[in-house]
Amino acid sequence: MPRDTETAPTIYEVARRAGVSIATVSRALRDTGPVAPATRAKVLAAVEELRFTPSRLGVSLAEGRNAANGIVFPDLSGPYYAEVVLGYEEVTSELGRSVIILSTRGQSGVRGLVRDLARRVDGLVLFGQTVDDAMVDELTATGLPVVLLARAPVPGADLVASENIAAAGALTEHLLGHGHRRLTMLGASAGGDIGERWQGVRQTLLNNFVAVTPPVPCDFTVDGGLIAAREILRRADRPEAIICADDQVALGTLLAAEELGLRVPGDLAVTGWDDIMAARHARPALTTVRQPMRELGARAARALDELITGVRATPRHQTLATELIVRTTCGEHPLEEQ
Amino acid sequence: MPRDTETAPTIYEVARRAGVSIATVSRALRDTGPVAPATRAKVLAAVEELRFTPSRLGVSLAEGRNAANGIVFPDLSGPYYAEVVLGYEEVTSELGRSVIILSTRGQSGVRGLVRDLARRVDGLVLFGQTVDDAMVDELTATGLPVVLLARAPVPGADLVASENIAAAGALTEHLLGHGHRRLTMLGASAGGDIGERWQGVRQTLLNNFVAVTPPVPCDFTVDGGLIAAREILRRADRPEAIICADDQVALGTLLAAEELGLRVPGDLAVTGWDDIMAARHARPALTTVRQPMRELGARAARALDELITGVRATPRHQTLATELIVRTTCGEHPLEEQ
DNA sequence: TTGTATGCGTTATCAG
DNA sequence: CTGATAACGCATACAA
Repeated sequence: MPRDTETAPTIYEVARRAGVSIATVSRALRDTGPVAPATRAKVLAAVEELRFTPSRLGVSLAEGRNAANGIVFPDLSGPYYAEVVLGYEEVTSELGRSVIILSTRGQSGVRGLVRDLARRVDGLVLFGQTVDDAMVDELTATGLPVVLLARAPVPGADLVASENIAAAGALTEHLLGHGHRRLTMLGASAGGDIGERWQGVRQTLLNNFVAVTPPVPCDFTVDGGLIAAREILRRADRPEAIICADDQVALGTLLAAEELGLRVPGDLAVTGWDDIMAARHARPALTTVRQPMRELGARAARALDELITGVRATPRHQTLATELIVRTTCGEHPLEEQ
Repeated sequence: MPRDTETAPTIYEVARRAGVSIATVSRALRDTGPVAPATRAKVLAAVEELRFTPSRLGVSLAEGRNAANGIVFPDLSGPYYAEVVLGYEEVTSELGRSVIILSTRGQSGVRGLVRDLARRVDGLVLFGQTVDDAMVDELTATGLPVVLLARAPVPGADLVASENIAAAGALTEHLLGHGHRRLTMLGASAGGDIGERWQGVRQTLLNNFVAVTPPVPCDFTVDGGLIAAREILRRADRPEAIICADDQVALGTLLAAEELGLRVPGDLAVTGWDDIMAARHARPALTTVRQPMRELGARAARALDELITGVRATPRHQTLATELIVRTTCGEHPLEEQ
């Protein structure tokens, strides 16, 4: 006896079993037209017995849409990206669409991977520096709705980002207020978020007639921060404050200071960016700038949906507010001890 | 003049433009049969001019597969889940398949969502307590390859999990070695990972003739740990050591101890589980058990691929080793100061 | 209220 | 080496 071929039942089998046509089955299942109560009952019974579920492929092919959105990000590691993806998934899922993720951790064949992804979704979120402008153009030229997330803008695509320049300015002012004068930024990047943060820092230093030294590059990881900070802090003219490009770099810097016997904030002030979980639990707790990470993902999801459904046709830029979280790595706060 | 209908070119248009049949186009593109060099050149030229990319829907329909795998997890928040998903995405992507994620944060319609997901993938990873056994049975009964991740086993499905019982025993022994006798576990759950951890703790206490008190339940978050620990630590007979179900709970416990002026590890020992980033950076640094989170995801991905490709047909269980990470919240280590 | 027939975009088989 | 053509599974005008 031949084994059950394990093939999922099709709408045809349901129709035959219920003694109706496939059109009626479809109507009964989707409430998309009149169906006599008795007929509907027969159909539902057949569906039940056969454990029928419509083939996604068939549905998509007929509907002309994938009912899925994509998101491509540089690397899921690190709490920052994960949180954003979470916010994105939550909203997209609510809107009745699946989410397909693609992580391009410095791979080579990114273009191909993104092209593939583009063909299985109705819209795409491009997060950070994952694909270059030319590729973005190629995608938008297709007519595919695209929203950029925390990335340099490209004409024809939506953009969701969080505010960097003003926040970096506020952060710098705060450090200056503590009396620090030799400030160094750790972590450098020409464009994007990091570039904007530097811009804010730099302008504020200039405005206050404080010496500006170029930001020092490093990997945006704990180890990257540790290694670079070790180097910087060993110098005779080590800075009084290190403004780190993100929290992970700041955590590494804290480790380096500890290694070298430097007290924070006594001997050295340190600040981060993002407010990841570890920032709160580090001791001293990290002064940082909180980004609304989930909200970033959620906004991107909603913006994309607007583009897909056609509620809106013209690209829009959104900037989300950030918040300075003053903890203890930036200096003593005698009055308002928290 | 009517707007360009923005419709992606099909294989038919390529064929017409190249002056050949669609079969030839397909063969030329996929190297799936003989094509004269001259013909191939014509086809490729047409493809280039039209910027043709095969429709994923069409390909999948014809191939009879989705070239996508799914993963459903309880909540992307928290570093633990995110890391696992990362490992999963990395391997799955390497294997040439897309990954579709679904987060079931205590939603109601999970069954429907999972059913939907099941129809767009070739295989599914079920992570943690996201779907009940009945649903797992339903899925496997379909013939869909399923691998369970960090979850109670179900006949007919693969299982990838990390070792809990022995590690919990080792952790407990370590605490006993520090002289602690009044131990309490914070965070309770009947089955799954947490249940196994309690099992290991309990057995070790019994073996050492140390009093056993039931684990106290709490939310598996920082706040959950904070609130529950506050309660426990205010009691007259507060424990000497709190074994937390995971790192987030432990971080909350650390916060509670700080609030109450308790020194760790002087007045209280605390341990976590997972070794998330914040565990290393907390001060005192958290003694914990490291789970190979990325590896968990990677293994699940590979196991699923075996099932899908048919390399292996019978279910298999894999248990990954964990590692006790001794830092400073468990007690003084006079000799080997790290 | 129901059924028929067509289209959706490929792949692959089988003749030429 | 190339071309017709049959699936694949569904939704939906249109007819009845």
